[in-house]
Amino acid sequence: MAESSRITARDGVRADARRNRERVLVAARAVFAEHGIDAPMATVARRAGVGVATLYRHFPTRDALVRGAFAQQMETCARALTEALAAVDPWQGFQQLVETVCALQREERGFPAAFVAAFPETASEHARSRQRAERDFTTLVRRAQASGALRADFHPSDLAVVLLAHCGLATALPDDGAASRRLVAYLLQSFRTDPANKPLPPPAALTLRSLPIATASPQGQRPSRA
Amino acid sequence: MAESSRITARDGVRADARRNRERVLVAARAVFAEHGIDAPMATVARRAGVGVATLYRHFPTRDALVRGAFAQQMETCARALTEALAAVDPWQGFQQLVETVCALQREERGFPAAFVAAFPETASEHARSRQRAERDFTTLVRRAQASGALRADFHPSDLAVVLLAHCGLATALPDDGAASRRLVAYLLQSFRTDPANKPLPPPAALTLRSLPIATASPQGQRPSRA
DNA sequence: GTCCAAGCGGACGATTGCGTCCACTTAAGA
DNA sequence: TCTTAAGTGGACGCAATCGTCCGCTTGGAC
Repeated sequence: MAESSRITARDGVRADARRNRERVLVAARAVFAEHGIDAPMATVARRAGVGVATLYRHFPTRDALVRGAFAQQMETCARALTEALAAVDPWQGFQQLVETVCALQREERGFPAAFVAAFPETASEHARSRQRAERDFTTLVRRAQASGALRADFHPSDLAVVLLAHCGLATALPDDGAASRRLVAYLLQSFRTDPANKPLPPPAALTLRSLPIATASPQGQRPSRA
Repeated sequence: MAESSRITARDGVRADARRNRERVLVAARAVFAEHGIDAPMATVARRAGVGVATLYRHFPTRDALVRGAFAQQMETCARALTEALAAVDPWQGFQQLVETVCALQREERGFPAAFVAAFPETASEHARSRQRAERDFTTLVRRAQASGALRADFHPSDLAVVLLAHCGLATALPDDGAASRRLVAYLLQSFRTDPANKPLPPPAALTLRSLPIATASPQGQRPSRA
């Protein structure tokens, strides 16, 4: 299977192409942070110092670009989940997880929207990793409940509720993060077991997998078009 | 000061104009609900069965239209606050208020965005009513805290946190409202006084007045433009 | 050094939304 | 009925963004 002769360098990609790809990603993060993930593609290209065509060659759709730009953050999320599962105290793990993801959402502007708008369900690779994430999270929840720290009526879908709500907040208020921290603290507090807790309304009938996909328009999260 | 002779009917507005205005408002609510408050003006006009010019005459800017479309909901919010202040049990009032506003946000799609994007600070009339709302709410909070039901470290600005977060959720998930109810229940729970409560991070340094305005772009809530 | 496919950039046509202008219609007072 | 200003509708000019096409440039194998 060795690469046939004449063709290119190391990984079969020309050096300048690889360089440009990286430049585009950096620019995309910056621009998305500044103007939201709906910012014109041309702006990203200009910022990266490349032509539009180059941008489109590397990332044929806005979605691909968004995904590429925030792949690292996504991985951090995945890692946080793994670590949470590995934590000795499952409640600690749970808390860590929520805080980490929310911190990411608040630090990397544009990421919240990207996170929610996320991947079309067709992207099988991502669908798979999402499924796994969901399963892992459910495990974490069950353990934390077994330990007595997480309220028994917490439902895994509540994570989606938290993330969407926090995303809305972070998007609306790209400030120093005080509001975000405040919200997270309130929520974590109400997730703890407490004899005084009154029963909750029924959980939302959604899986982590189902919602961002179905809801979000292909690019960005706001519906439009007549 | 009687209206001078020849001119028009009752309130100085021709009957057909008044009729059209109403039709536009109805259409706007429908379209905004369906496509978000960024929906093309022309779509609203078509839905209302009027020409664009007519729409623009009645509502020169998209903002004016949004404001007009949701004026009723805004008033309901204001009334809820008044009622909350009048309630015997201030905690009950507080709870009612949060639940009413959130219910509005979830029922009238498009309203959350309108609520947050709200008015440019120049609209003095609205600025004034907003100021009053803020003052009243602060009073309510103080009373509820004095009664011992609302945690002492609840800060009036936390209302903004709640509303923005809930707005994000409601916008992302225009479903049956299960998620919304769930979020509200969690939050209200964590607002109650509880000896086990751990200290919160400091409140966000924002007033009810400052945030939606400063943050929101003139139309819609998402920044853009390069 | 030579060669050429991979890579590049920008011009371009298409599409969509905005807001105005202007000629036609109509409500309603006399 | 007649008059006229208020009201109306849609065509139009303008601007922004999209994504493609095509001729030029260049990395890197030989």
